Amino acid sequence: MANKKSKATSVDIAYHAGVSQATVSRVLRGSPLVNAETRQRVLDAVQALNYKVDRRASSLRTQRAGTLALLLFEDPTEDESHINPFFLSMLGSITRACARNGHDLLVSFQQLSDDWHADYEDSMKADGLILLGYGDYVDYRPKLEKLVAQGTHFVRWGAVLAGQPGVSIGCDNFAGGRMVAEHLVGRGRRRIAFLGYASSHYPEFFERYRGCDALLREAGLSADPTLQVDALSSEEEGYQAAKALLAREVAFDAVFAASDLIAIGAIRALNEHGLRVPEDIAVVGFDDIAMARFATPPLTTVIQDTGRAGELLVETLLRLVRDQPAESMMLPAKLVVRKSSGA
Amino acid sequence: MANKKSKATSVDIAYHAGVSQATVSRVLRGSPLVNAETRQRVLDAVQALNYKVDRRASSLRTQRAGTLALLLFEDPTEDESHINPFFLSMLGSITRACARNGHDLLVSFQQLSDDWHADYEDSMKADGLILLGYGDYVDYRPKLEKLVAQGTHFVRWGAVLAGQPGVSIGCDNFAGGRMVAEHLVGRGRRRIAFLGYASSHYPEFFERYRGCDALLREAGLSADPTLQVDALSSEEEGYQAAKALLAREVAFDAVFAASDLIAIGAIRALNEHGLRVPEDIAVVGFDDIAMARFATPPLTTVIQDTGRAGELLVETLLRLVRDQPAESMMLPAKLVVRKSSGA
DNA sequence: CTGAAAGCGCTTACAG
DNA sequence: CTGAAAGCGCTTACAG
Repeated sequence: MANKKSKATSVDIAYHAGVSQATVSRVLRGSPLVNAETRQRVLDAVQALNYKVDRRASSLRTQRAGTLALLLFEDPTEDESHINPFFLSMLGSITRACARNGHDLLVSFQQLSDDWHADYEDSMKADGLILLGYGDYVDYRPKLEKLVAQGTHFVRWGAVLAGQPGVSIGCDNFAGGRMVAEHLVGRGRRRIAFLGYASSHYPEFFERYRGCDALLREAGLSADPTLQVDALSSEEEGYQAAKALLAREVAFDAVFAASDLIAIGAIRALNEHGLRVPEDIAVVGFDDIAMARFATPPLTTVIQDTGRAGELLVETLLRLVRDQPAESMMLPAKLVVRKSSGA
Repeated sequence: MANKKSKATSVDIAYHAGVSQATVSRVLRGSPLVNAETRQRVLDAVQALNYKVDRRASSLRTQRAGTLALLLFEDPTEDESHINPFFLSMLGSITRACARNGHDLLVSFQQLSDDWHADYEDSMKADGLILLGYGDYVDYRPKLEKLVAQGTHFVRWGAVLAGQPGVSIGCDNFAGGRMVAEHLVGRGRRRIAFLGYASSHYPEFFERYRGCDALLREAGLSADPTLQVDALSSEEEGYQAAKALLAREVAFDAVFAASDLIAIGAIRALNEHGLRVPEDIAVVGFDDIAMARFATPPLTTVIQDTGRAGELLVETLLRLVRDQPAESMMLPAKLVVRKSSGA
């Protein structure tokens, strides 16, 4: 019985199979330079001794770790204990994509203030980095530039814009925002408030805003700047933003929240204010987190295909690691209509 | 500028600092056998060359990976794309606890049917395993026994019962269930339905059921077996279970759902049936997932302290890895009262 | 306090 | 097709 104290090595297998240790290694790496019969003997021994290749040793030799690292970073201001559910859903799909590609995934939560840029790959624990998180892009960008300068392999999830350092995968936020506005306008809404940051500090939110704005202009409805309130992606900030909006006493008949969490907080504030959703105010979110369909009323929102996103992040990073060409990509956005925007 | 092609090694540092490579290693390991001035010279060189110890090499030498693996396993029957939010919250706290203890975390999602028992530690990628997941314990138990037989270091999150293989950390499910019943009885409810498996196949749910049952007996209210309906932890199963309960046409004035997800599904079924929560039926869940407070009405539930749980899982596993004594532990449960159980 | 040397378990030219 | 040998980058007795 295999036991911690006596783990089998390739030498044990070699002895057992009556071949050299080098041959064992060849078999296990799938080298074609091995006679079929010899191969079988080795494989039998591997079976019998429940042998597994020591990944540290092989990685030390090949200089390839077979491991990717996922850095989930959070704004230090946010509540430590609550991770954005959208990212957790991405985490699931990234993990699966790694497994499918025969790689392991190291996970780490980082504060945006940490020196995360220079750790995992430098200590040879990972071949490349996947960066996931909202945060102030203006603060964040120099770190990306440092990664590029260091030659670190990485992909990030986020807005896909011209002139960004490195390779990015993201949702078509502009199209998503546009769809939301189109939907609301189609339902007769005319004064659409936007809850979420709308500046280059938060490019994903900004693109959603710009998409919405573009459609409103096309429809001849000028966007009113008093209808935009800053908010990060949390229920609490959504609640506060909606309160702030109500305090301005400007008329509006719809809310486009930059994320589902913001939308859920906004609905709470609206209800407290005696406004009904969707009768008085239509509300639309973004992300389609698990909670969205269980909100009251169920939330109309924009789906970001996290399954495909995880796959694309992993595959793109692996191309980078292998020095193959890779480029930024945008995934299509898709509107899901639920009650919160219904007439 | 440090560049992928010319990563500094301890030999480079040695040359730079004018010492032997062995001394560099001593400094970096914090050995006391180094002269203060020599140490400083080495540290300066480390700084200058942005050197990081290669974890693979050091791990190969010391036979300690500095890495833990988290295996999140799911019932193959469950929807692949949705991970239980409760586990995601645990994931966050486990990651942080690992970081605090200077370890990395490898994450993997496993189907309960996979041969997960013999992988991570065998290929020396991790020093130990954290097992997280619901699943049929009767199927699951032989795998745990195999892990024990192999001498694998592991801790699992789950029910803490006598005679289990290995070390377990879990919430005091019995006390939690008891609290729920006490709360409901205190609010005048007499016929409490339980939605969730109540058998040794799902020991966590079973303990919750037994705690509830115990209090009902103490209160002189015999538990009615027609008020229990099987369900796994998902919104859909909760919905179906509540429908099945309603179809039985037995009277009940409260629902104790074995998890928040089940509770949320049950509320949907109750509402469809024209029953108001909490006026007609009080509903209580378990877990306090992020969604619970945003449900309509906000859900009374039992908090499991995931922060402390993650810490305890990691610390206990690390004790095991170091061959220090470690034992199973139960975390206290805590009731949070929200509207769903209010009169 | 410091250095020379062995060795962790692999992979892969090199030679046959 | 196979083996002997070097070497990946560390850590740690051993000797001084």
